[in-house]
Amino acid sequence: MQSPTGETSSELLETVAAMLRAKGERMTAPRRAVLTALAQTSGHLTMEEVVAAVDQIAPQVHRTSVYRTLAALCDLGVVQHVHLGHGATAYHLTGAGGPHLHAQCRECGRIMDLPTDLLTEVARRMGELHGFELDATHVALSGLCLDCARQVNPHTH
Amino acid sequence: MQSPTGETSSELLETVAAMLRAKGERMTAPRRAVLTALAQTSGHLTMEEVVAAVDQIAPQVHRTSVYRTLAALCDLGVVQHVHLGHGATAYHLTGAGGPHLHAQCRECGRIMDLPTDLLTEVARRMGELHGFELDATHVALSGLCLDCARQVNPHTH
DNA sequence: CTGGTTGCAAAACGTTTGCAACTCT
DNA sequence: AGAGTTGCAAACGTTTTGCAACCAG
Repeated sequence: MQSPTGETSSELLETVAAMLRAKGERMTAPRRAVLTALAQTSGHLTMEEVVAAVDQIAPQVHRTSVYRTLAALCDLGVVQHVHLGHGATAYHLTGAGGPHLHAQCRECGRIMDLPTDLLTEVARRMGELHGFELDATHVALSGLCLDCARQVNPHTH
Repeated sequence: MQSPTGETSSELLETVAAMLRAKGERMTAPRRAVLTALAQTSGHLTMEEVVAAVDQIAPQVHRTSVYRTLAALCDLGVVQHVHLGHGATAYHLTGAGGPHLHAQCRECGRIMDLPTDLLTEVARRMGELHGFELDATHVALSGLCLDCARQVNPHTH
């Protein structure tokens, strides 16, 4: 798996360790486990999925530490969260797969990645008209994926 | 389905009462209070704000009933919810201000309404390229409003 | 050694549910 | 009268916190 700077998983651990030390913080087993869990997938993990993945890697790591670790890594800027509908949040390594937008199907919950340029024109217009600086990656767009749209409204598809 | 757009508050209550009865359901004091609370503002109320507003109107109405009432009114289609970042949800009357998009400032939390046509082109492209049926009104876009952008990054504004 | 970090238990938080009493139709 | 609705209390699931033990630097 690639990190923002194109690193292998162990290079990622080393990079983040250095970033932590630079702030007087430490690289620990739980933090390694969370980073490894996130590096294992190119996608987006919910809290529950991170906990499950961490449990595979280092079963002794407590749920609480996953919460605290994700918060710490978000502060560091190494991890980002994306808000999905209905209160759910997904986490992913910053730069995993490059910057991209997210769209989630409100029926099946599936998340699809989209190129950022899909909203650059909209962002420009919002800046121009309303002075609003759009951060399009921070929230997942909502809608129906092809499969679910077929089921909800079979004849129109 | 009827839209309450353009009605006075008491016409709204009557319209919704009729819709409820048509489904074998009932217009009650808690439901009137929630509808009145939502009709009092042209904007979007979080759960907590609805509870507070209802408390002004009918103090004896229990928190639980506000939850159940909002769910019932959403089912009816009279009320819609919008997902904001960080797990928050806002509610508004379906017809209030006509259909519109939402954008929320991640610093001050302020919500601005935007015309739906801002995303129609994006919606068309997503449908064409990915078969994704975008529901742009269901989630608030995230970013920084002009005032907060100035504070975060004063020299660039 | 020393302070950041952990595991645990308990608290906090927002939401949902079971149920008897109540009320709209 | 009867089904839908309510208020309350208790249950729920998730996240946060206080604290003593621990371990990375």
